[in-house]
Amino acid sequence: MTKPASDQNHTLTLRDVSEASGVSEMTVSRVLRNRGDVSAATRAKVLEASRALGYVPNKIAGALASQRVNLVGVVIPSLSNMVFPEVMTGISETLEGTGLQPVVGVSNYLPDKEESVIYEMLSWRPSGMIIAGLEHTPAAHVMLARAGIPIVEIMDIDGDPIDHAVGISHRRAGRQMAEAIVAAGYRRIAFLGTQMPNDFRAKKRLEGFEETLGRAGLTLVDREFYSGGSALLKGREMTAAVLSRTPETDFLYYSNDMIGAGGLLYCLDESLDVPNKIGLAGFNGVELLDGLPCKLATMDACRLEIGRRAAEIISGTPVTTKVSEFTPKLQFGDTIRTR
Amino acid sequence: MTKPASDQNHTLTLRDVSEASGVSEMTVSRVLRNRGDVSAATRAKVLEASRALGYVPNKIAGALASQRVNLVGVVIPSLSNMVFPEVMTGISETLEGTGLQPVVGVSNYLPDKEESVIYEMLSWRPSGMIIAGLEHTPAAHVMLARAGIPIVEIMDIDGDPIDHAVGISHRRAGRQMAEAIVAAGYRRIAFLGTQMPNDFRAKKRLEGFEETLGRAGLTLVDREFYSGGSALLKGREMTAAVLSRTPETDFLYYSNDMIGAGGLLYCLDESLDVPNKIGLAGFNGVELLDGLPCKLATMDACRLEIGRRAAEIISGTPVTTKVSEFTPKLQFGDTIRTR
DNA sequence: ATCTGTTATGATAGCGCTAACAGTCCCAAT
DNA sequence: ATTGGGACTGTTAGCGCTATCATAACAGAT
Repeated sequence: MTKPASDQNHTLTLRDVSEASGVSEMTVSRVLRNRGDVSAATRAKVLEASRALGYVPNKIAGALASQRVNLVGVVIPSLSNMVFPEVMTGISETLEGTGLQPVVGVSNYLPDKEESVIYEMLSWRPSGMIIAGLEHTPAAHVMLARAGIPIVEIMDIDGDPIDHAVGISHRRAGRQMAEAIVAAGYRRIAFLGTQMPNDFRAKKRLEGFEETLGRAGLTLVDREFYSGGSALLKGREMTAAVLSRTPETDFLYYSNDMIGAGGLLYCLDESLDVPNKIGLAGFNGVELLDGLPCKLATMDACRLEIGRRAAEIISGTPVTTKVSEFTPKLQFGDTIRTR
Repeated sequence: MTKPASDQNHTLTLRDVSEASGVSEMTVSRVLRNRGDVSAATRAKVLEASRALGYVPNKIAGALASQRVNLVGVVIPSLSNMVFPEVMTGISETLEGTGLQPVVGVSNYLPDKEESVIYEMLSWRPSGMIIAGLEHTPAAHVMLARAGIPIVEIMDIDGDPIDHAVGISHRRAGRQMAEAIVAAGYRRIAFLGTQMPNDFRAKKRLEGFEETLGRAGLTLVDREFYSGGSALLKGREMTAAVLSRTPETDFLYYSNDMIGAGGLLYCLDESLDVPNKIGLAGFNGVELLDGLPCKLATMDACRLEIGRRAAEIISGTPVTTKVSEFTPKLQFGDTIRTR
């Protein structure tokens, strides 16, 4: 009723196109994939028929027959902070033109969820997998190791990669930030971060941070965690909490830029003397925040580069080392005093 | 000769599990899918063998045989603004437990890219498609209409849906905001937005906005567009530009909250009298910004609800109408004067 | 005229799974 | 004893493609 004569409501197959154009299915297949020799006349005939019918090839059948799937699984913990979209941009950018297509799965920082996402993805037999982090359930680890495809674990390099790792050393990043803070003369340092037992990278940064503090004979004077809600707002609240509980604090180290920005706005509202009486630093280098009245000290996590490199490895660029380390740059901004 | 007992590097199939557990492939398949009657003893045997081998089913073959694919294609223009991740959250949330799995594709606001993403997705024969917007290339339109699966176009309802539409009326949203602004007594209104010829929703909002202005005998006193870069920063710059070019401006209407927030920060820096001498409004209701010193007037785009409803439709919740409209709530915040 | 070699097309046999049906076994009900 | 039916397991035949080999047609080289 909706459609004119020729089309049944059945979904089209190669056979339909082959009948419509008077050649074998094989030839149609060759035309549509641009593979093998087909005369110009035949090619034109087939393309026209295919277009006229509105044929969409069935990749499921194609993949099964050819044992080739042009998909790359990408497993990340979240889409709602600013960091992973940028990694995705790097991946997409690089995959563009290789014929490979990224497919995103989100684990919400839950190892079991990650395992099931990985399982689900592997069951589609992708050509490669890109996964955030080096920590996975044992089952996930085994599946990945057995999959027989390139695996790239991204963001972090502090640990043993299954196949390849591309990222930065978060422990080192934490140490480096601590060194800068201590060198700037701050002594009563507090940490404010997410309450996420499974954010291993934030944890490693804090470890590195405390390690360096320890070597300088310092310990954190306070710490505060949150979960959920608007990061900017939480940053304000946490900062208020820390400063009222531990008024002598002279530096606030945040586990990410969003809460750091919230804290910064709070400090400015309260007319605190930033960065002289109190300093702040975050992590990530989110460009998003560039318009703030005052620039938060942070460390770039090399997200774009990580995405690019991971995609390169998946798409077959030869690599000599299992681990590709990027070096985050510390940006002092306006919230660490320089003396 | 070909394979010793267990470990070649070949990828496992049902046959391997079937041999390892001494039952037919069919029985293994039944166990792994939890379908049909299998004795507890057999089930245990099979599960153990499967686990021991590290078997991951091949969904490609499964899908081809069963003509069922548990995938839902989701096509959105971008991941890097705050709006689509929230829609995704609504979708994932609702799909959870239905056995359906979202697969995301990004079109970058490019119609041709959108078409190719749609084509790519349809070739995997998903159970449904969710697509942002009502505007597509003719080819994409035909493919979707022919696909024989539920199609839900989201975000916008000002137009003709292929199958279902779930969203808000952006034209109406624009009108409503204009009414509020005019009612508050602002008269010299400027628009600041993205330079995106293909952001049809932003365009519709502006149309509705100008329409209402027109009815009140007003026209925009200035307009400014941008593309790329940090939205917050751009908001500042554009606002500075407008206010220096058209100093009599008494209201700034932004096409999104991020640039609006940038503008707001600029006004506060300049100690302008917000909302009395100058008012501001954005669009989207991004929770992200909750921590700002002053609350920007905005309109919630019902992102979460849209995602949920779209997923419900895909997963088979009966619907009576082709179009599900949500009503965005205008939040006055602190940047529109109430008199 | 015969033998290559090249280009264009078709026929056949699966890829790894599941739908649909066909048993088989066992026990309760006749 | 016979029957019927439920519980369980196996057999067969594809799903819609593509790899591979076979075939056909014909150019030029021998």
